[in-house]
Amino acid sequence: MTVTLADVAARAQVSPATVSRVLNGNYPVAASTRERVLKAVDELDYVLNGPASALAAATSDLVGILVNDIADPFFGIMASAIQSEIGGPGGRAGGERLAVVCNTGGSPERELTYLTLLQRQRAAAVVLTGGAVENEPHAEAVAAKLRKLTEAGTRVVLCGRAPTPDTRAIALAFDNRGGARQLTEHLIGLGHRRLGCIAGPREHTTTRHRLEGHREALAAAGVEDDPRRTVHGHYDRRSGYEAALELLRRDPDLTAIVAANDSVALGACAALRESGLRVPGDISVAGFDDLPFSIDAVPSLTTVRLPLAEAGARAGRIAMGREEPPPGGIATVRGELMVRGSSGVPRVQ
Amino acid sequence: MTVTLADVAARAQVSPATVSRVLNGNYPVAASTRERVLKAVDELDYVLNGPASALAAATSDLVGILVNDIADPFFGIMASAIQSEIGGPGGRAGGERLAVVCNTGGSPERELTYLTLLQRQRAAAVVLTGGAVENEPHAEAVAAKLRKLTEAGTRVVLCGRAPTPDTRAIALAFDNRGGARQLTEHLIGLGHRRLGCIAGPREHTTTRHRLEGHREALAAAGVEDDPRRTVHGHYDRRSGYEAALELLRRDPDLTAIVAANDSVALGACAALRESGLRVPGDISVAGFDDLPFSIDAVPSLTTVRLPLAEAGARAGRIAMGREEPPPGGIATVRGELMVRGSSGVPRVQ
DNA sequence: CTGTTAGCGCTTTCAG
DNA sequence: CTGAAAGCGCTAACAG
Repeated sequence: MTVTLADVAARAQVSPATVSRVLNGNYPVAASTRERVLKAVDELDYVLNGPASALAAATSDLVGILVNDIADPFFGIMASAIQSEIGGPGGRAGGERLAVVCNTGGSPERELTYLTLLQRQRAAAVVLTGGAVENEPHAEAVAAKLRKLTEAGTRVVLCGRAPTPDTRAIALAFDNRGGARQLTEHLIGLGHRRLGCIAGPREHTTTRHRLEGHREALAAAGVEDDPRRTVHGHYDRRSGYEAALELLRRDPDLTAIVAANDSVALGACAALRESGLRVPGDISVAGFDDLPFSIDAVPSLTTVRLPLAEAGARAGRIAMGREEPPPGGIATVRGELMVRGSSGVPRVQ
Repeated sequence: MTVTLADVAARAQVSPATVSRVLNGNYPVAASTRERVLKAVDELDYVLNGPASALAAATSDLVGILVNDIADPFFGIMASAIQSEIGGPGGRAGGERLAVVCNTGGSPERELTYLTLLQRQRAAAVVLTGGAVENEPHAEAVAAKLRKLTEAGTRVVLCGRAPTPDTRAIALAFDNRGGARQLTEHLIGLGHRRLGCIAGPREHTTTRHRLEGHREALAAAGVEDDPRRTVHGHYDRRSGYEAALELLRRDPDLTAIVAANDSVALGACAALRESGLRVPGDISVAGFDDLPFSIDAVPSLTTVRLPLAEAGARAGRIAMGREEPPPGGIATVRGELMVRGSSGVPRVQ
């Protein structure tokens, strides 16, 4: 019923091996033969059987991309960039590789499950994006799995995630600490001394690094770091909205808020506005990431731009072996402070 | 080197067939035997070979999701919802299915390429999201490919895309025409008579339907439809920015602009603001889709909410055969007019 | 440059 | 409920 490579071979009057060679283009074949084969392929409307060739070749054309949440542009932008680099020549069977996007929802269990599934598929490479949960048993389990994957020949790249020790994984880590520090320094430079902080979820590398940067800046400027001015939440708008209200309840005299990311910052802005406060007149707000919508916010958001697309593209190239990994297997990707309308000098108390 | 099912069988002292049955859980196996097998699997740290089982079973655990641009939340939200429904019980080998996300960039050629690649992988199902390019040769080529896929046992579902004739594909189509009509009616009801329209790319089903809805509303109200008040662009912020400027150049007395989608609307708002116009004081603006950031825009965006997540989830369930397809294989998903701050009565001329 | 020959690792009748 | 055996469709040496 379904046409196989043998059918093509019969029609082109060559051996199956020759057809395979033509299709994979990784072996010299006479032009005339190639043409005959291609013609037969076309006439028979033949489509290679992926699983069969993956089995025989012991490797597939699949590349796994692990993300927390593909609906979040932070991950969507990276996934898109990775995808754009995994196609092209160099691979098997025409060089087209498929991206398997796995939504972990930030759960280490699901992360592990997906890694196993990708291992099962004999994925050519796996890219893990975004921060990781800092939880010993799970972190070790993930590291062990990554080790297994690399041993099996799957290239593993971390994009925007802190390096995993004892793993051959290449890491492109965002400088979350440095970015957060710059951001808070900017606010302190403006004159702010009562800064609220809406941090991300606990036990998360990104959260911890951004928080550390924030605190470094406070400490360096001799500004008191009242723990009551920090609230933890998720990386979404709603968390920002609620956390801003909570922060205001705890200290109505806050003059600035740094948020876990841009979505959180926008949620916070909404809460502040509804509380009758003007941004930045009454209170400054800053985000992180510089997602596309942040520049269109009113006022436009002061934030730290992370080169998501560039990092994703690079991760994709490294995953495909088309770019040299950074020395030591680890590169730090810096963010850039974007000072915009949502931050200003504090109101006079 | 790599442990196979035969190794597990040897260690558990059963036949390979039994191990396979335990792993796939689709056949009765004595509890004690199952336990022994599972123990061996665990001890050997065995991972099934996906390609091998796909080859033998003639079907894989992959589900293709075609999107224009995964970095755009419009697609990210649908992809995420589809993904969340394709896992769970019912499938082979533990029921975990992987989502292969394919970024077509709106190109029919890439769409076709990806469909072939998915066919090659023997994908269990394919979901095509978003509008399609209306271009005869390509439309027919895609339809032919979809027919091939369904014939080969791949379930094909269209999510947010107009039905393809002569195809067994199930379609969940957004009522773009009706939504656009409602939106324009809302503006006309407010008193607007000089409406600009920033439409999406030409030769695109979504663009055409939204434009038709807009024109129906104009015609029904007896408002002149000056072709110079319509500009085509892409579905992104930048297009909105530039198109708004162009529209203003052509007719500075416009009192409202309906945009192709929310991103375009936000870009338009930015352009208007920079031109010294206030929204909605001087000019009203409306979007389409109601993406998460639209409610946080200032002013918040009047738009048509499309139930992206719900539609995606349903498409995912139908793709997995876990939900009955709609009667006739086609369902229309309606949008809901969300009247917010960006639309108001026109200024007195 | 091309053909022959073995498998790749799993599923699935068909017996028992 | 379990085992034996026959492929699934392709690739990769190895010869020629």
